[in-house]
Amino acid sequence: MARSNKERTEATRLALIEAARRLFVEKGYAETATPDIVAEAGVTRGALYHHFEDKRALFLATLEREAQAVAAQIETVSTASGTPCEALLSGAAAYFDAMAEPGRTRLLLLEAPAVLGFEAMGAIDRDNAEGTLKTGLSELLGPHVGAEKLQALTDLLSAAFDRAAIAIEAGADRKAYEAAIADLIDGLRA
Amino acid sequence: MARSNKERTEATRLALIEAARRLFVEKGYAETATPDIVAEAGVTRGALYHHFEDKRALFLATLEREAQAVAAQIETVSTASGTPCEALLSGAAAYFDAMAEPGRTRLLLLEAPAVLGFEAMGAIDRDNAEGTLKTGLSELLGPHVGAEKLQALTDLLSAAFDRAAIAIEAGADRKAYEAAIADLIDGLRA
DNA sequence: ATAGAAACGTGCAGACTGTATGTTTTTTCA
DNA sequence: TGAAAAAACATACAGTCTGCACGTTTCTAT
Repeated sequence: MARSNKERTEATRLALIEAARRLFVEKGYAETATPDIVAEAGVTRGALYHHFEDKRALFLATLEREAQAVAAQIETVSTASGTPCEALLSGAAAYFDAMAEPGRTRLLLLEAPAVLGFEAMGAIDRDNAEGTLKTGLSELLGPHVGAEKLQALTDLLSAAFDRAAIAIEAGADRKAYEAAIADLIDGLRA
Repeated sequence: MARSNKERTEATRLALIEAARRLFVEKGYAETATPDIVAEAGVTRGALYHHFEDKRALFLATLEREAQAVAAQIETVSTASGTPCEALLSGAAAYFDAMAEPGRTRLLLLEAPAVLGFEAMGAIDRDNAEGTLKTGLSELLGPHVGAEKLQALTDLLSAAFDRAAIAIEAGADRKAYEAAIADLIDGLRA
């Protein structure tokens, strides 16, 4: 059928990543075996180990794809208008919308830290949502907050967002968690 | 040497749990093999699988031990005097002290969620620190907050505590994170 | 058209998990 | 006290997985 090498590579990598995502979401990273992944993707283990250094590298690729999807989904809604407080709350809502995609909390918040470690997760956070959260907080707090405290508050609020996404995924009332987030943010603007 | 069965069991279980803790902290759950654990403990795999159903059960036992140690260490300092705000802050400080024990953040906050899942972690949290945090928050906020919002705020602050412990472990300035926590809590008492 | 590179396939070595089965030590009870 | 039963522990094995080495096919460049 004469596909170019670039097309072949792209198709194979995509099939592997999508198959891996399904299985990682369903069974977790540790319980997912590479024979299962390649069967689901319709390729062989040889192809997997040609395109990825090891199973962890395939997981990292699926994670990056997932994180990019979250960032893209958030940016489409992020008009960032209104008061700093409103901007932060609408950003939180956009984050919860994005994290409602099935499997996302498990991949990004449960499996990824254990597989990739704290540092790699911190790097992923910094590349994605943490920047906008930090600037939003900076506008809320004004210019007279130290960089160190701003970083700490950003980190803590980011953790709160993540935990809220987990709770919502687990069936908790989203409104209650959004209200709690609102209370936290509102309290900071003193 | 004539040890009773109870003594034998206790000694073997303890040796396994302590050896497992060392290796889980050093290499993580997935990268730690049962042959390594039993070698470190000075027993055989037969003993391990006699006392624990599988590797996961051994990890769960080490986790419970670790969580109990944290709870015990916190309770020794928890005089819980002063204003609700002060009580919460001293509780946070006690938590950070307890989490300063080497390996604790990795075991409780990195490995455990992936190995045991969100539900099991929520149960462990509820059995340990979440109760005192919830009552402390309840006193801070007064009696006219709904149970659902109180639960959400507790959950979010608990996540913030955890993230702060991780940041401190990674080398961040503890004072900055304690100040950020103080800001969050202080903002809630409006 | 052909050489070389890239993509892909197959088989293998080493390691690990969990279990089944055997052995030793302790406990029970007659 | 002396077996019998139970508990603790040891060993051997089957099944599976990972990563790599080495083939084979497909594409690319000249």
